[in-house]
Amino acid sequence: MIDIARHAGVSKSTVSLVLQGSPLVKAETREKVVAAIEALGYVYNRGAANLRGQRSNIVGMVINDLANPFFAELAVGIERVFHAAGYIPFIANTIENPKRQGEVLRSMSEHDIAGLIICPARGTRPSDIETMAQLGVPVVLAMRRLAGPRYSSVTPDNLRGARRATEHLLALGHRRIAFFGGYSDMIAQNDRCGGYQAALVAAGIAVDPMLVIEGPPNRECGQNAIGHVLDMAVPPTAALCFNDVVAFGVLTGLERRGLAAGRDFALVGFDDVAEARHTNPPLTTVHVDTGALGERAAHQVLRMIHGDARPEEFVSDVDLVVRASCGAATGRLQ
Amino acid sequence: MIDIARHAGVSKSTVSLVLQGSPLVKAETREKVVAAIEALGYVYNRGAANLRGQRSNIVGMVINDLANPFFAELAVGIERVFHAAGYIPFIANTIENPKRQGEVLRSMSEHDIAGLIICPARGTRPSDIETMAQLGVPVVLAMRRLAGPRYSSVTPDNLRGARRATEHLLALGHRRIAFFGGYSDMIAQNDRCGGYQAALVAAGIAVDPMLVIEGPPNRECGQNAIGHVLDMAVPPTAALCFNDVVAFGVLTGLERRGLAAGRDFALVGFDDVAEARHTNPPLTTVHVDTGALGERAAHQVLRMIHGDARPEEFVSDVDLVVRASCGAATGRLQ
DNA sequence: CTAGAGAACTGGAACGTTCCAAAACGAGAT
DNA sequence: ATCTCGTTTTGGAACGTTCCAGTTCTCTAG
Repeated sequence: MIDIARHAGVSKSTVSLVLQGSPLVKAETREKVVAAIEALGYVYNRGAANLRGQRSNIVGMVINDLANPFFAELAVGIERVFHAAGYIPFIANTIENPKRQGEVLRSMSEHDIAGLIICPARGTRPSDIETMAQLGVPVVLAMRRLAGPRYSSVTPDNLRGARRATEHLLALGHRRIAFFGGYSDMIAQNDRCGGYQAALVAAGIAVDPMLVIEGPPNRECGQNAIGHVLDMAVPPTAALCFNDVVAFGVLTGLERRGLAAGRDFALVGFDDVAEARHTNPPLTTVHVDTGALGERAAHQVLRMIHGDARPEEFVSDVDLVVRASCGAATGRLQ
Repeated sequence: MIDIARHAGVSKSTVSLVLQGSPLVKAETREKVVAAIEALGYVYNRGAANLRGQRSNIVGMVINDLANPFFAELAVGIERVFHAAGYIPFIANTIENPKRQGEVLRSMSEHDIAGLIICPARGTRPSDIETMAQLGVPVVLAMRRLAGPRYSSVTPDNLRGARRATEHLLALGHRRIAFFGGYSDMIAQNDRCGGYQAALVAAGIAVDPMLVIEGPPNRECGQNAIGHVLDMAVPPTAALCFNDVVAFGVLTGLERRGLAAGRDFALVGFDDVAEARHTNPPLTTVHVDTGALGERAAHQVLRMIHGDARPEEFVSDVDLVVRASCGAATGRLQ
């Protein structure tokens, strides 16, 4: 910067002013400086600026499973608005590992991030997040709320979505309906499973705990769950899955046994990732406007960065989209 | 840091030594310092350290389409090895927009990244990348090579994969085979389309340029392409797609017309994303070990960061995985 | 008891910015 | 000419580290 000051015949302070687009500098001077910048191939050091200015344009994005298309879509939405606002995100994929999550959180705070969006890994203690908040970093929780102090959050309406999906299965005549995936110590699972149970109870059906199969929200879990359940004395005829990826696993498990969803078993997912419409058969699922949810989360941290500290718990509307995996299209079940 | 020095009764230099894990400090002193750090809730400022130390633990990861599960899987692989090596990645999703890409590249260089992995957006000029390299940032190109100076790169064996896939289609008896997706100004498309053409030529079939439908590598393109091609006087009976996502679009397009892949049209994808096995029908595609490719890319930049500047062009092996969309399983086509 | 050699520490400059207080400039009014 | 006031410009301290060149310990050997 001193070099370019010399080259333009001004002081480094003036260069700084130009760089910040200050209106205090005369147009003519500005041009000289810009020319010098151009000529010398100067590149701004934002790290140094952060250090002195005590502010940063880095934000953190910590995702628990980036290989799940749902979270990838969420990340895309988040990145879109951050980029537009001049912020640049760190990314970390915690793969549901609180230890790994702790490491990245520490690393991000060492870099003095201006804000943080986090889908907490399973087993995250509120204190892990609290540490960040205490440092003055605006935090918004995505997809998974946390017990304890009020944080900003964005979530789909898990309870309502699961309830509608279950009602649909009930309307198709199913009485023994299972719930696959997620763990009861995850709030999202509580909400989705809660919606499922509420619908059962409202229909006068007792909840059978044997039919709630917990597991990680991935393909493998779905595949195991369907196998397990089909070996029961009185197997269920339908299942709601914690998310689409679990449902994809169920599809594989069914196929391995020569069975097909929609014909031999009614299957419903949750999230409506882009691939859900192409599965075999196409997956009935609860539609979530994932990209918009991500954008909303980013806007929340932006708002908080700009000084509005009020937490906001945003719950987005959801819709059941009926395709073939539930058997409704073919009408062949019951 | 001065605070903690005071609290531990040492100088800030000693604190710095402790923080860096230097062996020069006596165990006893170290303990006092660590205790002070603990007590005061101090958090290290890596930005300041970078400034003084002229090195950084931030790397850049610029992806052209993060919503494509293929690139998400790639990103996961990259992030995995960077995290393990103590680096933390910026992420940017360029959505094939060179202007956006230019912006993020500039932003990343302002943050003095230690290395860069980039899947260049379509229309990237070599000079855009050269700017980074000139700044001394180790660059590795992922999935898409670039004309001009030798950069490190990781790519699947596009030519061979496409050739094998096309040969498979030929073996099933198809003579009019289309190629969907990608643009001829993308090297990856050249390679894949080149493999396709090579197979045709080897089989004594003239390449019909009408059957090569260019377009963005996304679902929409596939949907449009199949519609377009089915309206021809003599439509093709099979197609190889630039990637799986394009093939997913074709699946939708086929479905819209009441047709099914594997029965009415032979379809092959490229990449073998996780969802390909669950599509309706399951997609025959060229398997790429995506996560490993990402890891390889990250290892390359790590190697270059550590001073080994030799560029390495890594081409990973691929495999055709035959499922139902090509009609091989049912044998119903021809 | 002291010289010498390590081992363990330390002060201050430097990294590239921003910010503040103050200085220099320019133009109109006296 | 001089004063005043608004517009531009500027020097230097500060941000939180690292690194270098010493300095001060501590111990061993003579």
